Amino acid sequence: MSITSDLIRGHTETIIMANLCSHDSYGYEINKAIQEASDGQYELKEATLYGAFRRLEENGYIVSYWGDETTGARRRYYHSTDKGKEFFENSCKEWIAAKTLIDKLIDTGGIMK
Amino acid sequence: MSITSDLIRGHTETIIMANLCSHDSYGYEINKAIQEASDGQYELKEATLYGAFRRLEENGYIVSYWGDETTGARRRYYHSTDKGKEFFENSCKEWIAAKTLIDKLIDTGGIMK
DNA sequence: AGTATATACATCGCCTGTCAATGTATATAC
DNA sequence: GTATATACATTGACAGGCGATGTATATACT
Repeated sequence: MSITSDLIRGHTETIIMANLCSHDSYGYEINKAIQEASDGQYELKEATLYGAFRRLEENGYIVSYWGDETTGARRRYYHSTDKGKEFFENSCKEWIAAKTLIDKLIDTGGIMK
Repeated sequence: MSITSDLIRGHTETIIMANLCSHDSYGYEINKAIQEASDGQYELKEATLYGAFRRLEENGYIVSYWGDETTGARRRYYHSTDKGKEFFENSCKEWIAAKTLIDKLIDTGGIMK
């Protein structure tokens, strides 16, 4: 973990939804996917991860069900609802807008290029 | 204000420092500059702004002095120290890294292009 | 004279997301 | 029998952002 989590704050839910919009998954797997995709630069803390799941479910963006593993630890799978897909697409648009804006605001002084 | 401030959270200090690295300024002016640069999409709340100034000063990134206005409201000017300039340059690098990472993590599912 | 608006700084208390610490349980490898 | 990996979950503390509120000066309008 080398990326400051303060800078990812606010995108946690979007990152999780990006995973769930492509296929049902569960906490541990999503976190592994994030670690791999970031080449070990970033991972979600468990408290953050499960807290985000709770919020997403409360908002109707995801639904959960227990996997039917006959061996190993049990898994709680999450599935994105249509509302969740909409939320994700909207979050992506917001990210693009925020990214553009931050780039502009940071460049104000013309110091960085 | 149409941009969710949750997405800017964590960049407040960087945005302020971008202004102060190019020239000394004061709270009200910086906020106006942000509003203009963002075409009215974003502005800092005063409590956020002055809270950030306090932290930046506590960390030695900026120093402050009262302006010598003979008319109108008094202004507290802020000046970036060398440590502050370093902090800003480092923050810019972190932003670039975070931006790249978020783009990658959000693209995981290959849903957005 | 009174009111509204713009400029300008500042603080208090609340809310929310993150995290360290801790706990539970199953399975495999040494 | 002990360490490691898989897997889920909660609790309490902390930090940043924000609504509300307060102070003060100057200008414009009525």
